[in-house]
Amino acid sequence: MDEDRRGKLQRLRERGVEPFPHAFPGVGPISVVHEAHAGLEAGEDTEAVHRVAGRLAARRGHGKAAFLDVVDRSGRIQVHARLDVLGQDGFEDLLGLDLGDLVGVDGTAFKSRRGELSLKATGWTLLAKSLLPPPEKFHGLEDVETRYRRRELDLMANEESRALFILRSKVVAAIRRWLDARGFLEVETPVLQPLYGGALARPFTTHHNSLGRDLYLRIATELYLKRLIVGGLERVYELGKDFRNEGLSPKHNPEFTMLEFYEAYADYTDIASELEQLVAYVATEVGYEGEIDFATPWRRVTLRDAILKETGVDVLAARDRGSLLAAAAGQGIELDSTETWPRLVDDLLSKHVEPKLAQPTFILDYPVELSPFAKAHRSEPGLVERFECFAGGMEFANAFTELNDPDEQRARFEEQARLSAQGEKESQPYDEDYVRALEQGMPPTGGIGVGIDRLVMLMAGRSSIREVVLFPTMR
RNA sequence: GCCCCCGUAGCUCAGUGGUUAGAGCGGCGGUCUUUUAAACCGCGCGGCGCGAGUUCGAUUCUCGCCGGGGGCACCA
Repeated sequence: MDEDRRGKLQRLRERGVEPFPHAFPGVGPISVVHEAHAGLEAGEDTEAVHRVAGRLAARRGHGKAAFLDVVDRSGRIQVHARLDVLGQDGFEDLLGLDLGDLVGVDGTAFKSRRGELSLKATGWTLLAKSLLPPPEKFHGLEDVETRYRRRELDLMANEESRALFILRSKVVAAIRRWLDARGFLEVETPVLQPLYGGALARPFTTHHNSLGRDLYLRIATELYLKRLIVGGLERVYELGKDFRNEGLSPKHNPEFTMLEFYEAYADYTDIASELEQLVAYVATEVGYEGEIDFATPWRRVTLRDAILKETGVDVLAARDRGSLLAAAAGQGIELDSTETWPRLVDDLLSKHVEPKLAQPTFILDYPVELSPFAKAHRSEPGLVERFECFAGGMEFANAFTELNDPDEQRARFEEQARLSAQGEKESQPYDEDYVRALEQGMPPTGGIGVGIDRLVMLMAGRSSIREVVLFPTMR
């Protein structure tokens, strides 16, 4: 079969036809052709000339005429080819194309008897020969492995996939518009870091040859961004990849896209209202019509109340491992008795609360042990001013009033070092550069991290992160 | 890392311990100047993921490996 296509390629060249021309100027999107003739009656002709280009997706021959479907990013259009218009050579060569070939077509718009908007081809050009057969035209490409590993085939075969990644692009563009309009500066901080930090996760390690030194791929942008707040940039954001050395799951890809933004003189309540406005704006901009109600304001509930409601356990009335294990057992909940108190609280949250949070919900006020960079709560001892935001049974954002007291930050790092000594793998390494920056004086600041892949999952109604990442990490 | 499931034509799939493994789409040839999963006629384009074993005989049974999916663990 490849030989058929290569044979055609060779014959084209022998006849002086360039199978891979350099350009095709003047192409318009297929969607524009549809929009321009939306009101046309079946059987009606026009003089309107259009030039489109795309992949040949289907062909229906009728002897001295034929219908060809051409697909571009914006849609699909039918081309009507006629022997009497194109001439013997032009007509036969057009029918000799293979499905998957890239073609440019000039033609006039008309609506067929069956009411399909079409272009009556007056001329055409081969724009690139395809040497491999495309996926099947009716069922499309369904094999999951091929769809992920060879995304180009998925994109050409499955319109939903194309639409999804166009949606993703719109989500990201809308986020930038929203932040830019509010005076946030987009910045770029190091991906390769001598010390990782800003999240509780294990990093990937790499090596710089001429420096002779190991470096880490960042697990978060947090600490560098706050140094920019110290520097007086006041409102900054970074939208980019973080890398965490952890397993794959429907909600986790080892490299993922994170938005973090920081705002001087704001606290976590300001950030919460900004997040709900941002996401509501994005939902509107991309035309979201799913089951999640992004209309503001979103539900707000404290971590204590959320866990209490779902499990009957009051984590603030059981502030050590023993009493929390006992309280959970009293409610018939089995917990891992080897875990630390903050881990147990996290367990209760992620197993018993998170799955139930279908509609957007802020969970507020976390134990300090879980949050080494969040500022102590102004009225609740032992807690910090932090929220995580959930929707679709999944966390997609994490924010706090930033800790800006350098001495307390130093103490938090020391506590993390203590946990690390106890075998906690995801603790924070001590970052002296960061503490020193805080000593320079950081204004009161609110900050947040938003998982963009997860936000796209919500907007697209997908349950797997691999569906919304173009080239997901494969086993 | 663990558990379960899957791996047949370019694509979507069916199938059997036994003579030359099937269908649709795609491809090739033919009829057909408004069809649309076009239709109709003709042609199968594959040693059934890889390796070993059981068996007279394996695509089909067993084991291992590779690849994938789902779940768990990990993780936010």
